[in-house]
Amino acid sequence: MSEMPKAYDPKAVEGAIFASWQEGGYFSAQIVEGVEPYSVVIPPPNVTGSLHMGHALNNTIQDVVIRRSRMAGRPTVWVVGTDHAGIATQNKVEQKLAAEGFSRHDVGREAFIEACWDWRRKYGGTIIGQLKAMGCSCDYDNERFTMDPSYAHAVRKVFVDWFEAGLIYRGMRIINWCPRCATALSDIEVEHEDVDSHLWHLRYPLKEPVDGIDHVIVATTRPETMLGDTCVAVHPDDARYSALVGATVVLPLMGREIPIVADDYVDPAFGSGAVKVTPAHDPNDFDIGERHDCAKINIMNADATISAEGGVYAGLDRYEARKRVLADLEEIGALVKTDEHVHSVGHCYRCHTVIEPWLSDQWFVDMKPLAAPAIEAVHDGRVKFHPKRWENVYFHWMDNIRDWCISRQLWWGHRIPVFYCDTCKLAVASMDDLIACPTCGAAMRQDEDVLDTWFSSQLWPFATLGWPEPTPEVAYFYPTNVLSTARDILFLWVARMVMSGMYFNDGQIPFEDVIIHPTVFNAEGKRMSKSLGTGVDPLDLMEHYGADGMRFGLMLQVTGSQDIKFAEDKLLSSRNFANKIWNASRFVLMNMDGYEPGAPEPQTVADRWILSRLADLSARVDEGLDTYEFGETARALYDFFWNEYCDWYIELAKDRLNGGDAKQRLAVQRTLVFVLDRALRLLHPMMPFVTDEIWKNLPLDAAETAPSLMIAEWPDASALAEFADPGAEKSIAAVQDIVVAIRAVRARYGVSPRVPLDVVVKAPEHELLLLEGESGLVRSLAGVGSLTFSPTAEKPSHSAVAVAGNLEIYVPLEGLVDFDAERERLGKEREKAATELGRLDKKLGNEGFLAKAAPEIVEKDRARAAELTEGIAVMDTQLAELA
RNA sequence: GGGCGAUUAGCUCAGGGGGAGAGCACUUCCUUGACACGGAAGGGGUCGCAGGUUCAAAUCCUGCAUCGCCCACCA
Repeated sequence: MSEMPKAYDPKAVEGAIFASWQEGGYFSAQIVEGVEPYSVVIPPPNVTGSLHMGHALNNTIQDVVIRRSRMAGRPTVWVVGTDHAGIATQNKVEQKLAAEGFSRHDVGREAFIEACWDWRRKYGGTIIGQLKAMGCSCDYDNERFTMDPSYAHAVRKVFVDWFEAGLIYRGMRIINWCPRCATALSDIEVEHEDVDSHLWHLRYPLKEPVDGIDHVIVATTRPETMLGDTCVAVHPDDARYSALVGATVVLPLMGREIPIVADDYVDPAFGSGAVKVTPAHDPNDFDIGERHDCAKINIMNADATISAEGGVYAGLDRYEARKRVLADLEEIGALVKTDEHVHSVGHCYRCHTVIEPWLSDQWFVDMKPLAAPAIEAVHDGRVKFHPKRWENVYFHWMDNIRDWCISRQLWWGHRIPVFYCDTCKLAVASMDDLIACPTCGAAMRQDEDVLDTWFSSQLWPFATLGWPEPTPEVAYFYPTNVLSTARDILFLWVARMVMSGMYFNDGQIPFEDVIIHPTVFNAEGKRMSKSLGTGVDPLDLMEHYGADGMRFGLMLQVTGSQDIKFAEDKLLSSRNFANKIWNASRFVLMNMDGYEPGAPEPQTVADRWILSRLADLSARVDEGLDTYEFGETARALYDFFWNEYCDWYIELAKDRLNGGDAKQRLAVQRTLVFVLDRALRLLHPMMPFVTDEIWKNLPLDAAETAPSLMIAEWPDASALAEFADPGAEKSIAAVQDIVVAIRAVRARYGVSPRVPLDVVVKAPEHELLLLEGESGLVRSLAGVGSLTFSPTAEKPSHSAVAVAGNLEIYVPLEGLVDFDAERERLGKEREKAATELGRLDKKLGNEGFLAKAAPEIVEKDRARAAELTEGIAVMDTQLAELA
């Protein structure tokens, strides 16, 4: 193993390592009865998708919890697969057809669906391949797709069950219509944006004047809809209009006679206090129309052109119609005022076309009965959100939940399993395709529409495990443990999984912990966008920093409350960290001559110190991963490995490795190997490639080893806790203080590390024993020739001086010392200490503090004050000598 | 209209009642047999503003300002 290259090259090892995991079959989970399983379902990426930063972050999080659980010995499965993504995929395939000069209607439904399957066969594997490049340890042998036959069976079963339970119904409602996608959308598939527009005030004449009033002014943001107005509404208590209620208005341009009605919905303070009502084109107007039995005239076609109901405007696009209507109203003097007005306009979440509220016959799910138990499950803590505050967002939505429009006028998707008999008007949902009407025997036809993609996605945690068949996988792995996702699909997906999961699994929740991870923005804090070119491609990042570098760099940026303004420098640090791990390991492996595997037998304070620090790390990693604090955990790993293991322990170990004492050499080798081994295990979930590549070369005891680090045992923090050693930590802290102080003297006077220094340390009697025991460490780390400890040491002439706590450190430097500079520096240091001491003295002289503060705080402050007092005395002595 | 989050070193961010931290950037020195993707030593912050609670506030509370996000039938 002396052949390790000087630098870690991710590209040279990642492919082979991944292949070894695959060959080992480590990705699949075995059911072990009596052992608690662990399962996660991946949020299925769209088949049309490719990996973006959100995926990179989310899938790293999932891989971390999955790998850790697998190492901890739990039968662990990470279910992977893709979503057929109805609208998104259909759009892609339509674009492809359009490039060839066809529409989907030209090729027909069957051929179009086949083209979608072709697309899926061709591109569906892209993102799966990218997950592999990241090192994600999914169960690739059992990849799922939301259009698999077994999955389709589950979708159909859900529809039929809910239909038969009366939870799915058909209704003529105002829905959100995307004229470009030519389909209905649910309310949460609409993205609202404020746009600068106008509020147009229109004069509607009365058929006959009432009390001398011959018109009413209405205000609207969508004047073209006036073509479909069927009444005008005013507030019942609005004195301005009370005489007009019941009167008749003649609709301008159309000549239709419509009534003035009184309705509570109207806000008298807004606009003119009179509302034009277009029941077929606005959900509020729809309700008003229902209450007053007004006609619902649909003036718009599916492509957002004006329909035949729109008279002379028929055939015009909606925006062209708006211009023409306004022009014509102006011409007849009916446009009385135009105000600037900002209002919110809905856009399609797939193509960003402006949504048209449109009267249409669609399928809906009655959500209230499904929501109740799902709300309860979060209230009683069966489902927990991380961070917890997302519960409130969930509750707010669930408490105000509205029925879900699930039918889509698309071809790519799960076709609605409802069959109609045109003869006897039977409409029935069925698990089997119905050819003949069970009532009258006439031919039946199936509903043309497909289901909302999210209707099938909501079944992901159990349909992927084989539901509705009573499979061993459902019994064993459901409920899953963790669901990690971006916040933007909290309603679209997460809430619905809780509802359907509980409904179809005897009230059992689909997952216990929901991680809402931060959103990744670009460095400017803007949403990453492929079309705007403001995104960063994870594949490029892996190219530059390696998969481990990208993963760890992302983990460093995860915090509980903040979104991520993507900081690429963290990936650079992480790549460097991988290299650091590589080289530290290289050093250990190059120093294995004479090594015999075995448990660590700490011989020195340094050994006890690093083992104690390892125990602390292990506990903190467990704690951090248990609470999904990935950033903190990554930092703990980084600091331990780099600062403690590399910068100090390896340096402390070198003398004993190179000395002639075989016993000492073996002891230090064992500690080096043991700590490296445990650290690699703890690092593995975040940096799977570099850790496994190194680990397979560690000379471990047979009982400790495994075919791959991926399936090696997770460190047991409670066992490691036996190494906790506060005494050793204190000793090494003292060593570090002295070493740093001496190095600072070197740096100050430009003394090369190769020039040995003679150092005298004046220390209190009671600390001499401890310090002398570690003098070897100080000598080698600070490049000291002779090191003398004494309680009564005199400062040698021509010495630089340093203070570490209550220790005076003299470094004789003939001819080098700038006494003026020394005096100035010491003076500053003294001033700093005096300021702090002043603050402490004030505190310690405060009766309230002494009476009310926790005793250990008072004690700590007293100790600190004593330390500072000693230190200041030391500095005063030195300053006197320098004078 | 309602709600949530943020404001700490030049930049990106941790921390969360009792000694201001990291990474990157910056300064100086060091190519010593793990690593220059490195080592050593440094400089740099009245923790957004104003009140309050407390023996003690960067940390808790209130208000304000700025930025960002979500929800809402905002003619």
